[in-house]
Amino acid sequence: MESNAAVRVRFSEVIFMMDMKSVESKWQAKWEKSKQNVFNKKNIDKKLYVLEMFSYPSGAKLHVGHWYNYGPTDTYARFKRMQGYEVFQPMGFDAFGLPAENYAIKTGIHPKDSTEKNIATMEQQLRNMGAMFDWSAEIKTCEENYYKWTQWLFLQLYKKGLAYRKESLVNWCPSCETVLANEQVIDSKCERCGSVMLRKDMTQWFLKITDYAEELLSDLDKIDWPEKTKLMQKNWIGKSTGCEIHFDCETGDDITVFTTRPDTVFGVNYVVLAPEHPLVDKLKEAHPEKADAIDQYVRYAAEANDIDRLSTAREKTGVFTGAYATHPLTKKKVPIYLADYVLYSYGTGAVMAVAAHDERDYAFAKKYGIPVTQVIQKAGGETILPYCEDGILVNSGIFDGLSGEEARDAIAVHLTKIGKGGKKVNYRLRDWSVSRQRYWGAPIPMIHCEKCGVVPVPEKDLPVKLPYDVEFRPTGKSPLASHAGFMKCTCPKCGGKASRDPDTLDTFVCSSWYYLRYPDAHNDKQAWSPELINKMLPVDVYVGGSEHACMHLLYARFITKALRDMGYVNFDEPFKRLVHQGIILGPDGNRMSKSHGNVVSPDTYIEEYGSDMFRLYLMFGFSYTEGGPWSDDGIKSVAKFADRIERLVRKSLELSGGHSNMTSAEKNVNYTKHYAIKNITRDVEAFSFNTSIARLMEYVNALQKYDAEVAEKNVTFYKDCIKDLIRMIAPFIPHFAEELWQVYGNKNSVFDESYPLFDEKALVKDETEYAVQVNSKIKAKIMIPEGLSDDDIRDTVCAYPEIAEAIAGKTIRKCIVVKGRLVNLIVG
RNA sequence: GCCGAAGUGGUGGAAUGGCAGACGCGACGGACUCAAAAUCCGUUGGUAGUGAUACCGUGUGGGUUCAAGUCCCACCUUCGGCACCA
Repeated sequence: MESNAAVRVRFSEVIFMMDMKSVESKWQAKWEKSKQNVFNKKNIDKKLYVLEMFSYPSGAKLHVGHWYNYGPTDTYARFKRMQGYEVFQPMGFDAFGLPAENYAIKTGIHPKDSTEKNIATMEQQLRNMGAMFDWSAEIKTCEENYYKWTQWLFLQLYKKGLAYRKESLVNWCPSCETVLANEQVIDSKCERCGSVMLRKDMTQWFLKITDYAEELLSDLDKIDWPEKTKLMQKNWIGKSTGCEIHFDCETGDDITVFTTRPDTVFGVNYVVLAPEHPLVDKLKEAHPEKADAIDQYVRYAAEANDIDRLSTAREKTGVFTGAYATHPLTKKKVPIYLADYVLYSYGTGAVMAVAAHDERDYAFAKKYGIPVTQVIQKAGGETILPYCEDGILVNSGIFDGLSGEEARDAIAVHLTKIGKGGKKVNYRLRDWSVSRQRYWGAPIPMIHCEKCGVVPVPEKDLPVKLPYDVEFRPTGKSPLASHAGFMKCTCPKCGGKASRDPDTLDTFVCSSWYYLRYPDAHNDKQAWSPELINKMLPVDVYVGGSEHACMHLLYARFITKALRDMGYVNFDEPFKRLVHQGIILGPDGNRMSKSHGNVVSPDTYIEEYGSDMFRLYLMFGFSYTEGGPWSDDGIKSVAKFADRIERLVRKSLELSGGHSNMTSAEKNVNYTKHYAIKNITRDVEAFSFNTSIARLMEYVNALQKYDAEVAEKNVTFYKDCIKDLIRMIAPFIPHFAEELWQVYGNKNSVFDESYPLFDEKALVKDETEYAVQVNSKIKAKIMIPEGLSDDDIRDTVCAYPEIAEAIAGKTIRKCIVVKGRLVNLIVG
């Protein structure tokens, strides 16, 4: 940032009476000592669980993103505290994971050492932020007393049948040398390092999130989350309602296909199997003359990487197997093809192809010279093939003439009757793959015994400790596999020789339940006390980035529901309300990154202005949920604002005197105050910090004007106003306000004060300015006394010279009065 | 390709269908000062006019309404998500 030097010179000219640095550290120490941010279980009936997504302990210091997440949310939490809630706002570290291990591979520094060091630095920075974090409940997921319970969670899932092992094609990142879950693959690339993913056949642990697909979808209606996020989850779950249809294969096997368009079933021209489909081998046996071609195609499909394979622009390829299937309704023979545009992992891995009414099937049929049979006609128009919309059925036997919707139902019913299929729901969501071939994670608490097979580690033997002395340089195998001391164990069932599972759990497993641990973070008998947790949860407000919409936020919902079904918790959803902060971009409008060279560090600003001013600017300069490009134009202005408050406060202290009646000057200040309180109360609740601060500024402006203009100040009134001002700014600039609160002679903490309440009566004015329109055009602004009827208001404005002139000689056809705002006279 | 969100002064951003541009930044003018900084007081959407004022203005084009930044339709641009899901 080349402007820094200039900025420094310019800004150092702002004179602070208050030395923010020492004021901040003073209050941080006092708050820590008085334990005022430690949750008091006695007040559990007034609890408010405010949670920010915990952070990954990276080597870099806190960045603007952390600040933007934690600073404003702390303001929300402090505000709620002043409203009388017992706020629980914990903080911790998502400490396992790939970056620490990759860093270790590069530098040789052990992940445990670098992680601990990073945590120490970040903890200090987080403390310096001056947020109300309850450090007594801190969690680090890499510590034994935490991952012991992560392993316990895995065992419970296993007992319940929600954790299982299977061989399957998985996403393999060649650079990170591990498997990733579908959610962690973005555009066929690794979420972390950007490498193009490969597909690999491996035996892996999976969590059965698909068992909860329907509930994860339907319960979205119950939670107060951004609609955008709910929609993303909805699409990710991808429910589609259709039909399963059985085709008899000439080998005597059944080919089941899934379709959302059973109304097109009479138009089936061929059947397609995914190249990985288990029936392929049998078809080869039945048609040895095609075996070579089939093998060649299967190999071709297997070698294509995901980017190529998933590209819609790619030309359709496939191979005829030589075999035929029998259409369940027409009894005609249709050819069976293999083609990789059919995915083995979705539905049944087989598709009925209707060339006339599906773009992909149409393109494939044209290429391979397969006939096209039209069975849907566009209602009242010419049908151009492929026609993929709904229409009227033709060439469909007894179903001719039905609409798409009628036909889908009728054909499904018919298929059920003749035993050839029926209605079926499919989800796009896949089970969550959780095995990672990496070192820095929670070991999977499973044992492989030659005699007994897979055996869970008994709960009493937890945790399965992660050894320190491990060669973590990648070999394509799990690093733990080559640690003899770790791997060697005895089978808990038969006592024979056995070995441990060498893989570790996806770190998203660790973060899928951490919010449950915070309230009972030191419990060494159980993961949590159900009695306590059922009172503390769900989290009332959860704040974090939207990039977790289909990962962490979905996993956490799943785990909560699974735990509920096992009886460990009694609520359905972990996060009642969710708020996403926006993203602060670099000054150039791009995402901040080292490669863009546009990273803005909070440190320079905090050094100059203190953490209060930095947080105040983050709240004032951006719309919270939008974010935007960084610019430091406004940071000076918020510092100036605070400076003005301080001068006002100190000056008012010097006043002495009594009080007199409220004149219009006092009434005006009072109005501005109550207007501010009313709006701040509403806006902070909505995380609309910028408008809240605007109201504070208006109030300060009003006080300053009062101070400057009124010679005989109503001192009692004025000092009360100043005291309220300090209370009002407290959640926004906590150290600063606490200091002023003491300067004003108070002994208690300002955060033990109540946030001022507004009085509707103070907001009632004697008269209000109305915009008066004639035929919807503004002609005048007129002060109208309170309490007039609509008719009186009309008469009042009509008597006004400007209005009288504008309506002279015309008749009033209509008069619209919007109370407190506007009058519209329609004349003609 | 599909789904979603957004587009407002020089600028960050405000506006339960009811006075567009709150509150700031910047700019301009003034007070204070030997001078500057800081501070304080004004002005500040555009065009025309000395002026009161008039007209035009929320991406573009239509529409609904007494009244549209806000609702509806079409389009353009940007961003986010999904992407051969049958």
